Amino acid sequence: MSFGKTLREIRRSKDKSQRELADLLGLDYGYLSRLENDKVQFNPSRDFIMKIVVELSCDDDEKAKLLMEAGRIDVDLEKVAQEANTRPELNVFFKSAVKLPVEDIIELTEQIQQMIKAKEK
Amino acid sequence: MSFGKTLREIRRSKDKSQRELADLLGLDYGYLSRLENDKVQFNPSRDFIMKIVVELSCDDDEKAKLLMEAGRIDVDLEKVAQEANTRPELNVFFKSAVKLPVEDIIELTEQIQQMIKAKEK
DNA sequence: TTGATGTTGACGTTCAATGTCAATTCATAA
DNA sequence: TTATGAATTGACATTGAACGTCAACATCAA
Repeated sequence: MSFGKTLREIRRSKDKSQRELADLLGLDYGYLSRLENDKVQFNPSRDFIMKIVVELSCDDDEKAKLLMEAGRIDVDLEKVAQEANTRPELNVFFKSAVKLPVEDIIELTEQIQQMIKAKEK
Repeated sequence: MSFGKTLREIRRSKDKSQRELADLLGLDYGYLSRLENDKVQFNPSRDFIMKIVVELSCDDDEKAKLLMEAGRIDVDLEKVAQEANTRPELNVFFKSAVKLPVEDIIELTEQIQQMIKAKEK
């Protein structure tokens, strides 16, 4: 896949023409066409993608795909990463965690939720 | 603190003048002065900071401080964040984990190390 | 009082990202 | 077969963040 193909797929699934989407975004449809055909040298920014996400009412999965294909990071995740920047232990923690498979992560998440709950008292 | 003050502190601790550092970086010292006095509208990029880190032989702590003050993210952490972009379970996991205090994170990290070790067999 | 260091005004440049317009082509339904 | 809506493409232009320069001036310690 690519950003362009992903965008096109999503746009079509919402039954919108390039012109319609361009109108919603307030820009020329020529640019959209280029994006969809990956004729633009650099992938759009996070902000640009978020505008699309809003205008097309994308769900979390579609949003994630677009961000991923463009190599951009969600604002929330960027904040998390920035926090890890200042907390060495978090830094190490994250780097280890990425290596684990889905099941393990889910298990650990539950564990964390409980830890948090326990503290609330 | 601010990026400028942090940079100045680190530079001075390495006994370098602005001119010396500017030479190492291959740029004009005027720019460095501006940076140190936070007279530059936008904080330097990660790449720029990494050049400083190299030229001043900064340790991990100094590097983290500079990146943090500039609101930039370490390359490794960015990769981790990007991976989380594509793995919803990781996304949730990270967002939960940030809430935990140091001790808990350290404990969990040990747990993860063991999980990884166990799989190596 | 000179030499090293730092500050500042006033610019200039680069590059990623965003955007435009008009000519053309493509798809398809009347 | 042709009109119409949709998409593609060449050939630009614009914006904004980041990076950078030069020279004049200021500060200060030896």
